[in-house]
Amino acid sequence: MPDRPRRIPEATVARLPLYYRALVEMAEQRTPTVSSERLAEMAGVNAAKVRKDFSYLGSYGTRGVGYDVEYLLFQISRELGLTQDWPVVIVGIGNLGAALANYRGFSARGFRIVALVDADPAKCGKEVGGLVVEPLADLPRIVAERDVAIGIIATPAAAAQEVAGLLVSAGVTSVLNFAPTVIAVPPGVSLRKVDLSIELQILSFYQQRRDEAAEGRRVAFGGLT
Amino acid sequence: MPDRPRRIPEATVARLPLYYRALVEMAEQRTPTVSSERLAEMAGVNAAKVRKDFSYLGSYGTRGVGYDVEYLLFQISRELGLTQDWPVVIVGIGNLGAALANYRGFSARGFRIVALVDADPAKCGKEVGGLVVEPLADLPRIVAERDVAIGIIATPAAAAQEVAGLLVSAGVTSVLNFAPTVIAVPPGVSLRKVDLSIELQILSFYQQRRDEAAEGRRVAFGGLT
DNA sequence: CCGACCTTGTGACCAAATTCTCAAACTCCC
DNA sequence: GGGAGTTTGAGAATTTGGTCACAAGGTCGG
Repeated sequence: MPDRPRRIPEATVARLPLYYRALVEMAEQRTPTVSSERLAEMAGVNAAKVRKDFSYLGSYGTRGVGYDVEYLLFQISRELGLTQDWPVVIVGIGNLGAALANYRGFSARGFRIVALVDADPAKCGKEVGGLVVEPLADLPRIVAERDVAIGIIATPAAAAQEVAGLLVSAGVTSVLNFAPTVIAVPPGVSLRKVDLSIELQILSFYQQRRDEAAEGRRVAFGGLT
Repeated sequence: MPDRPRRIPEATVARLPLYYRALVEMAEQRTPTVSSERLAEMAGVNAAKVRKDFSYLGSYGTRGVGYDVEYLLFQISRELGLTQDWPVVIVGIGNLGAALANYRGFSARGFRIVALVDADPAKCGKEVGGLVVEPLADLPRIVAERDVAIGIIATPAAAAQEVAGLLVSAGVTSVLNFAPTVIAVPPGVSLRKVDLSIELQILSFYQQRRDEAAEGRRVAFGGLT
């Protein structure tokens, strides 16, 4: 048993998947070793950060050489829990839920979508991405029988909190929320959120700042209107 | 002209959309004022953070009373650039791109999808979410004619960097990348990314930690297998 | 108009994350 | 085997973000 109780900073955890992706690519090209600099470039961060991040996992590199791609890939996979596969349920099969159900990137990383659930009886029974949509009432049974640990919420905002509650009482301990609302989960349950329009709003903020700055310069320098 | 060169921390900018959403909700209920505490609850943060965040924007509250919902909403909208509407182009009309094209949450915040673009000739001419898919070759013209400032990339990873380049040379200065790969844009262009499987991987990390901890306890206490 | 009560705004402190820096440790070539 | 060249690992310094605590400034009832 390795010495587990190392504490890995959240910011580092959030970058591990980037390194993972870069390493998978290197492994596919049969590159035996990689430097922190090269890896940094591929992951879009800087080299010092890469090395510091890896130092939290352990000393897996060799000075003067770099990191062994296969070995590091294994260590990161293990750390991220990607050596096993995780049964996932998606609740809310609208446009977004259906797109997620069809998304190939999940299964590639060991996330296996085992059930699609929707409250709308009209949607139940339909097939989406190779699975039949099941009624919300069956959620507890589905989670228990198929050993689901991760739930994805892709419902409208109004239903999200209720669904989160159902997921948690059914036994799900990790929740990914796509609904544009804040939801609460009890301690001991992980929650992450993805909000599409928030990302656009952040872009809008900086975009507007640039536009204003440009406007300011144009006026200041007395350019033509 | 307000005193603009206030520097607003990135972390604060990322939370403004949360406050915005909460305030819209309060405004709909005709609530005239709101305290930092109430707002904190709705946005899922703590009250001190709310007040500190608002203090970067200016002193818009009244001691002993709280914040005027309408006024604060206006200030935040203005700050986020939501008082104007932003023409958006989506490149890559697969499952995800189509879901985004149909997503109602964008238009509700002033993001108007004005074009859908795909490299696949088979997809061009088809209608998705009320728009006809146009060929990638027309991107420069589309961006110029429709004054597009924001581009969304929803292509496969392999095409993302090339599309980013096309968007930027066409004049787009804000890019939201859904493709599971790192892309580079020149300075002066904003880039944000949403990676669906990365979020799951982060959940997987913590999920696995919990499972291991539970396992450790079970073994340590000599529970039944 | 006064005193009890609320709630903001912010300075001071604390924690987390990032960057800098360089000794240590390795390879490779001669 | 020794010296030049690489590259890691990690302590120190810096920057950024978060929390605390409370004075300042407001309301409101009497």
